Amino acid sequence: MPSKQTPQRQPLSRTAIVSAAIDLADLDGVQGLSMRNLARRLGFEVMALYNHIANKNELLSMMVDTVAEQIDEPSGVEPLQAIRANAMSTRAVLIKHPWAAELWLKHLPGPARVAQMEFLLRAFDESGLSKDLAHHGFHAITNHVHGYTLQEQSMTLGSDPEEAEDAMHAFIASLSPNDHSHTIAHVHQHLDGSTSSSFELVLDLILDGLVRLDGQ
Amino acid sequence: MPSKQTPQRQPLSRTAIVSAAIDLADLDGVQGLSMRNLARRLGFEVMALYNHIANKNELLSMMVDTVAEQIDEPSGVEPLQAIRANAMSTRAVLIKHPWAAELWLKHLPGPARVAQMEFLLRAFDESGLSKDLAHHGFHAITNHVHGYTLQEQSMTLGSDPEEAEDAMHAFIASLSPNDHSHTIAHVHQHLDGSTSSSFELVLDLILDGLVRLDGQ
DNA sequence: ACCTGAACACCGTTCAAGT
DNA sequence: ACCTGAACACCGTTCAAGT
Repeated sequence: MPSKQTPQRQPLSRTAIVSAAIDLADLDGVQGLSMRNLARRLGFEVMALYNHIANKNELLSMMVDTVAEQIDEPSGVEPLQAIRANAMSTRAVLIKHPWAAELWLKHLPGPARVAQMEFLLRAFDESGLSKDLAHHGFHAITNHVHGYTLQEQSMTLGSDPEEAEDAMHAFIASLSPNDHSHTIAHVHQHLDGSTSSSFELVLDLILDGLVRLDGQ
Repeated sequence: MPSKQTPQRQPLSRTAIVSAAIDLADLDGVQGLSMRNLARRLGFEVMALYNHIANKNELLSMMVDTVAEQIDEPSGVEPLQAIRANAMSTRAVLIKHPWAAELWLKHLPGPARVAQMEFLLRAFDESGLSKDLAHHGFHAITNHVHGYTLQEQSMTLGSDPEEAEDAMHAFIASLSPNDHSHTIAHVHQHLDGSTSSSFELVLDLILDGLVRLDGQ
């Protein structure tokens, strides 16, 4: 009888490889993803992968772009509402795949990301903002979405929320109360959960600021 | 006569190691920095390093914190001006050491970064903004500084400005003009240099937005 | 106390060989 | 056309040995 060592052995293909890589990164983080690792999970030897993809870099690019396909492009709403909803959806996708925000930065956009860029830039174009403000607004919004999510994730890097809370307690315990009272108070605000969602507040602050600047 | 193979052989120390590592990262990027690499440059064998630092992770943390020591903490100005100047100085340091922004995210703050946090949080505290807005403002500003710089650097990853420009031309050449007219126009705005410095504009937009929200 | 050298357990990838 | 196996040139780090 054939051995049942390999959990699955679908025929190899670009999409099968990318999809398995995404699963693996969701489980172990992107640093737990090696070519040998991935091949084993698929039931093949390492070098079999190279018949379908050029190298690991290409694989990582495809992973981000595949994940970007999930981003909503809401239609039938005001441009500023479309921008806001698209930003929220991008953020949701980046949270769902915590490895994606970092790779998004390091890799050139593929088709799905280009489509998302085009959607967002069109919404800005139709928003009535001046050309210059639309340009800056695009960067302000994308920077906020990606920067905020990245910063947030870096604090809980590869750990459950419970571990993250312990890390915060350990961090403030290491500070001298005299010299660092504001920092300690700030971290306590996080632990108390007293601060509402900063992300949406700043998102709206930027959107409102753009509209106001344009009115001047 | 003793061979002069090793360019320098100062006695090894934590500071000497960190300083050499920073030089090496400035030259080749952080991915061109290996322990073997670094040891060779210092004129020692790899394992000599481990008498002074625990592991590579600790080294990277020390590198970021050393660089953070260069950030200005202006005194004798209005809190909002201090915040603005500190943000500009942080950005300047991150541009001077292009590898630092990424490591800043991935490593816990050391003494210098804690001092910078404390400075910024104190300025927000003294700014007259409400406690809640001060908290959100701190995140909005730091996210903008780091997110914007990171995004900017990712486009020119390890290449001179000239290569970066070629890459942008290649990128728009790969797009179908019909489906991606807004994206193409956006990239052209970058190439024309017609867009003024987005960084300061959005920085002020956020600061002004915070003040206005507080006034309501 | 500090440095060295061999070794271990990993990487991504090339290349020749199989079917 | 696709898969395999051995090999290469790297990693970070452990551990025993030297001074």
